[in-house]
Amino acid sequence: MKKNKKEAILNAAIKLFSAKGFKETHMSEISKMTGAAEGTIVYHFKNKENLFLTILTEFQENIVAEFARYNKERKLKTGLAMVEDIISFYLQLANSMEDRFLLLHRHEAYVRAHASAAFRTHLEAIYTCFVDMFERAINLGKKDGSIGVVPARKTAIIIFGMVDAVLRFNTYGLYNAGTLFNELNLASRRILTAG
Amino acid sequence: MKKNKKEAILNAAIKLFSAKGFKETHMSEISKMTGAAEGTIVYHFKNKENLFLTILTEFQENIVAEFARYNKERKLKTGLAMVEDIISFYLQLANSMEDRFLLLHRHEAYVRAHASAAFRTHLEAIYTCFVDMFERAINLGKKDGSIGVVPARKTAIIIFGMVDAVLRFNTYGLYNAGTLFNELNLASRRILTAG
DNA sequence: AAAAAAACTGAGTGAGCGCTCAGTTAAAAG
DNA sequence: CTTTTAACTGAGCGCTCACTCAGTTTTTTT
Repeated sequence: MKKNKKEAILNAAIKLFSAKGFKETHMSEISKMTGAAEGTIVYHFKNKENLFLTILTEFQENIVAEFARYNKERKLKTGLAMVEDIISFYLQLANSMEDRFLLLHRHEAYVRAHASAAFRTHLEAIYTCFVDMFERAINLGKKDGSIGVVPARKTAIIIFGMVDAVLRFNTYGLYNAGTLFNELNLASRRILTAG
Repeated sequence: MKKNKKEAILNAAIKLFSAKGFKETHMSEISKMTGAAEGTIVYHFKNKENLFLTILTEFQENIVAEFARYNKERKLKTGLAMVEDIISFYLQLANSMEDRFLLLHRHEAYVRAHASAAFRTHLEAIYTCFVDMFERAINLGKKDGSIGVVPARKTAIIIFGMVDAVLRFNTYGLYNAGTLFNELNLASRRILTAG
């Protein structure tokens, strides 16, 4: 039994990077947490930067997979009902992948994105994925009459931002997301049905 | 002419911390940027951590002052008009204090807040300040009839989150805030007037 | 003008950290 | 069983970086 340290290193790194950030997470900590030697980390991932990129890549793939799975399963009546369902889906996803969403909310990832095209691509793919979901639901709702006259893309961005903001308040410990869930749905319904 | 390096150090540190983050900003950079020796930085601020805290303290005071100034000047007709005006005010403030808002959007500040009570107090004060503004306007609107039946505090948080999200998209280079300004106003109006 | 206080300097220090590398151990192939 | 390949190890190297400190320069006080 000497293999499989690679997986353990990845899991530990996700936890540490999301909790403490890139610079503040040290190879020695990942080593201590997994029982793998520092040399082993380098052996598998070449260097720290590449380890971080590997995690982001994996996260993006996970998100896209979850997104595809969701689209297959759920078939709701109205576009408006879909929007509300996507909000629940997003909050549940954030709950089940808590540390990765923490990573997503870390500003430093975006600073890195400015330097590295690979980072930028992954981050954009993740956000686009969610905004697309909302946009599609809004367009459907406009057809079936459950949603009024709104610019689909822009409204999708607004609603996604609103939901994501509540999530961030929650992770920052400023406001509790649970108590805002109803207001979130109410607000999106009003944005979509007025006019 | 040998004094006044303290102010220069503060200004440079704000720029660097907000652009690159705490760990990634080095004393040597602040030194090079200001022409002050590294020893001078330590002389004035004791250490790097304390320099960061000083900046956050000053930012909080600025925000509270701006808030007070705004409340004195503006006297609008309806609560609903006030909410829209506060959105503009917030976006303008973020524009004129760009680097400090960047700092506010940095996750690491919240990580630090978990360890240090001083950090936490400042961050909460800043957010509370904005949410309070919205809440007050909503309560006024409910009285004058321009705003419908909504829970004031929770709706204030939702709207503030929505506006802040657009701002963050903008600083991350994901979406342009300017093109979303109209949708932001439209969305808030709908949230507040339906029902 | 002298003395005291405050502001400032920068070479030096020591701790920390990412990564190397020569070597060991385990698994797979022949 | 032997050889080859892959996984793993950890002492050590080189470098970075926050902070020190003994001394200098400027400002303020008397």
